[in-house]
Amino acid sequence: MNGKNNTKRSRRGSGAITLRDVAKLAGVAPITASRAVNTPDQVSPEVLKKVLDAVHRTGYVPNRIAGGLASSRSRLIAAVVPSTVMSVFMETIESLNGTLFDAGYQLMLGQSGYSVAREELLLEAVIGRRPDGIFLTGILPPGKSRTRLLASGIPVVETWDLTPTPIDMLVGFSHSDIGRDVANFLMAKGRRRLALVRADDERAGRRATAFADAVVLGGQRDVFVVNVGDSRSLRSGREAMVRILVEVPDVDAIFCSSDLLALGVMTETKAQGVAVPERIAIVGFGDVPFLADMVPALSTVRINGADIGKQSARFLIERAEGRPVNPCVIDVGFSIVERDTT
Amino acid sequence: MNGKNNTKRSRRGSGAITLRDVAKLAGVAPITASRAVNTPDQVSPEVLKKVLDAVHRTGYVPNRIAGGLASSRSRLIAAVVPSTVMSVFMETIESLNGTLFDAGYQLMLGQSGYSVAREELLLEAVIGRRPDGIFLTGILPPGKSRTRLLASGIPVVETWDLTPTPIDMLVGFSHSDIGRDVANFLMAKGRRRLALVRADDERAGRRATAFADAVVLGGQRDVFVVNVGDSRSLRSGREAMVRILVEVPDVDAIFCSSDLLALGVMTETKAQGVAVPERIAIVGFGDVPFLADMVPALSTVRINGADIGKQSARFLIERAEGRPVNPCVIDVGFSIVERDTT
DNA sequence: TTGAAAGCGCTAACAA
DNA sequence: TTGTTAGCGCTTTCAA
Repeated sequence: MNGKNNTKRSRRGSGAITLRDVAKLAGVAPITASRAVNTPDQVSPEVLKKVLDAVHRTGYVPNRIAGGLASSRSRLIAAVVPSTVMSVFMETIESLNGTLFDAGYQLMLGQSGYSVAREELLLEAVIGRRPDGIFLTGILPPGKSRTRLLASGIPVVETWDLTPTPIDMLVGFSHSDIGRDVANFLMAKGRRRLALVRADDERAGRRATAFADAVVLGGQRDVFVVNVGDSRSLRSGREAMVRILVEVPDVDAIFCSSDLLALGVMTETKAQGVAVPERIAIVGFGDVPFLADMVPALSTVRINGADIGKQSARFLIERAEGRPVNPCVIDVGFSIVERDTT
Repeated sequence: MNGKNNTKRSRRGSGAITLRDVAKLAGVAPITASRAVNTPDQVSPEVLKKVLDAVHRTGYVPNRIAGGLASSRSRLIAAVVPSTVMSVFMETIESLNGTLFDAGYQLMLGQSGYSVAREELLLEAVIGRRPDGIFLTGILPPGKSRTRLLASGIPVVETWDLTPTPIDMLVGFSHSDIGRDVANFLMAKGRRRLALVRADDERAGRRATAFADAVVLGGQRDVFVVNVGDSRSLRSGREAMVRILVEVPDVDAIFCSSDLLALGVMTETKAQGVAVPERIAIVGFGDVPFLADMVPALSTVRINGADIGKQSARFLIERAEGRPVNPCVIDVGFSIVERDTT
């Protein structure tokens, strides 16, 4: 008589419409309602109509959390990026997310902030969500996180790099090939005194090493290197250029570890009246969309980031649906885009 | 004798270590293990030690999906942005994500792609995941999505704009105030023939209208407007500037709806040898980080995007923890940053 | 084609 | 402080 229920205990739940409500309204069993919603062709036309009707009348939205728990398939993919602001990786994330969404998956985004400690915490949190797959920017070095990830059994795709020992799947390109090719490209253009401006991350380091090696191999003097640390800003590029101009006045080519740094280098050359490309050639990395339309247009290394996202999504989806992926390594390559600055 | 189990039915589950396994190993009840993991001070030191030990030995990672289902709290926040590549919103997303993560929440990211149809699909998918809160860039106009969102009862924060009729919470600023203030700012500098370059979105439209109104009110001639449509690229800015220079040769100030467009406008002035700011003043919108260090440095409208993210996170977390939020509207304002181009 | 029963892995409610 | 019981909302398994 109190308007409540007659059971002893009560849990509140979320209070939202559930499949049971829909089923009751349609006069069928919950499981039948479930089939009508998820696999309509397993159900008779009349029942289908009744259920869909009830769905509309109630405004029912399936609870994917519950569904995920029951089926051990969360339809959630986690992606880890170092940063999201002005980052080369966002083109990849955008196409990854788009492809996943069209296949019925959602993306969880985590920022590792270029810090190992944070990345560890993040991966722990990510694994706790039991995603159907994990997208990593870069290669995860041996360590606690790698072990945990391996133990979790969750499909993983590492990206934007190559390694003979991936955790699982891999979509990337060779950073040392880039360093070497850019050095040779510059030397073929007659450049003899090369410098390099780089951020303090491991991949940029590998490009730098290969660049330096190729230059020595090409019979030129040692590469002058400026490491700008964690600051990837245009300002760092300017500051680096100030140093270079002072310490290596005869420099005639500069390879930067990002387009933004290259833009900074260019800005400083302009400010100091140094002719580009006549006196100094500049090459960036990443091919930020708007560079092509600037004056002078920056020569750079182009990575097809959208393709990395799409291929990764494809890999992850295949695995989530239980299909094998073979081969599970893709080298998407890169290209040197020659524009005004070389 | 067959090494399997002796029950009739069997579900496989995910095969991972569960709280039951940990509890069994520690010799306590599952709920006690749960308390040891989640609320350690509700448990005696000895039990705590035993359980934590078992956790380490097994490598147990709690299944937050199951936990979320049981407690009706997913600890998931969904964010919807139009785009992620070169977008002004990413600073907001980054700080939102960071703040949420530190409080134990994860971020789900969805791209609406400036399309209503896609946004509707996206919101449906988002609601199905039962997030504890939803972050929206912009105001959701009346329609199916708004109704559904309202009906879902999920806390929502709309951002980057102001409205008298928010769905729920609101963290933003006034776009018409910006348009008006920039116009007055330019006129106060003696500019008399104003033009405007804008992308085809509703917020830019409101800035444009207020800008034009203020110019007329200031006794100047009508504003010449170039709408670049959906193309927010630097190239569009250049093309717009070509048109302006032809059609309004006496133009002396231009307000752009994004920094990237402004950069395009600047590029074209440079290409054509037009003096900035002597002959033409340029104002952008968004304050992309690297603009300050370019030459000439672009004057622009600065929005504290990181603050929007932080405040939104705070709102969402408060609501998720069941606390009331009052007031639930914040105007974060904006500022006109004067640099070399005005 | 439809349904009953049993759980996915966890936590809220209640009791001791 | 610890445990028992009963679910959260859905899907799998098995049977009809």
